[in-house]
Amino acid sequence: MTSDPRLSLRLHFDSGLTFGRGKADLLQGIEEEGSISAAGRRMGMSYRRAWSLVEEMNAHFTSPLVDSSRGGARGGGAQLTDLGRQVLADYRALETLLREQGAKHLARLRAGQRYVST
Amino acid sequence: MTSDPRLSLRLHFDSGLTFGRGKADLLQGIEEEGSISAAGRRMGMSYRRAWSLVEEMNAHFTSPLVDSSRGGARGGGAQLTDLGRQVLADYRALETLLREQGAKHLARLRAGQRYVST
DNA sequence: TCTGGTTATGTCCAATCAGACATAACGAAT
DNA sequence: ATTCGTTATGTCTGATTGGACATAACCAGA
Repeated sequence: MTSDPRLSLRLHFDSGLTFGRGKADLLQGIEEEGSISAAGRRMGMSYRRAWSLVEEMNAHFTSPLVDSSRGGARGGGAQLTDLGRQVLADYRALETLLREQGAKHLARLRAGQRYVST
Repeated sequence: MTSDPRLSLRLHFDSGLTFGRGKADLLQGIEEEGSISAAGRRMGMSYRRAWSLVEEMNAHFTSPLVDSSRGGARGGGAQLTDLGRQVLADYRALETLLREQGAKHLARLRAGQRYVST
């Protein structure tokens, strides 16, 4: 994946939408796999959950991020809409911004941390 | 508060610590009020919860972020340690970085969102 | 017409989390 | 000794969340 596994950025919008690594990776998986279920499998996520997240994202925008169709030879599939690609790109850009420009602060934040048993 | 109420940044560290606006505001409240309970009250948070968050933060660092004492004329109190102040400052810096440098991306992300009934 | 992989949904249970309450310990000042 | 505001914990319950299953609908192609 493109982002630092040691850090995860989650954005809470006042629309009620929470958008973090999980949804971003899911969108990216859909884009690359062409299907919600394949993207879910790749992430070790049940189809039920993947679909729920897609539904949630679609519901929070005035137009869907994911465009899906069912039936047909290959069962159906899903693709990102232009908006979906833009949302993904913007999130990735923020991730990169944080990781690169915020490196010093992140390093300091991590410096004194330890793994906790409980 | 210093940060955009419309956006909240939450960091997931692989230490297991999750650090977002809530804990940052709590630390800031403790610094300004000199007490965990006063900080909690100010945020409309029960003392139980505020104390739990402090305990969690302290446990995730090799040295505490909050230094507390009990008893005495004023009942006791709490202050941030140097590490506590540094953690708060670093988080605020990341917030600012995100808000300022990421303004364009954030604006785009918000642009198409709508409030959702359920 | 049958198949197969996918989308689309419902339901249920366990686990985790948040809030409410309750209580004890503490110690400087009076 | 009593008081008072705070720190420090325990417990309980309701709400939210996540995971596991189960099932129906869909439709190009064989």
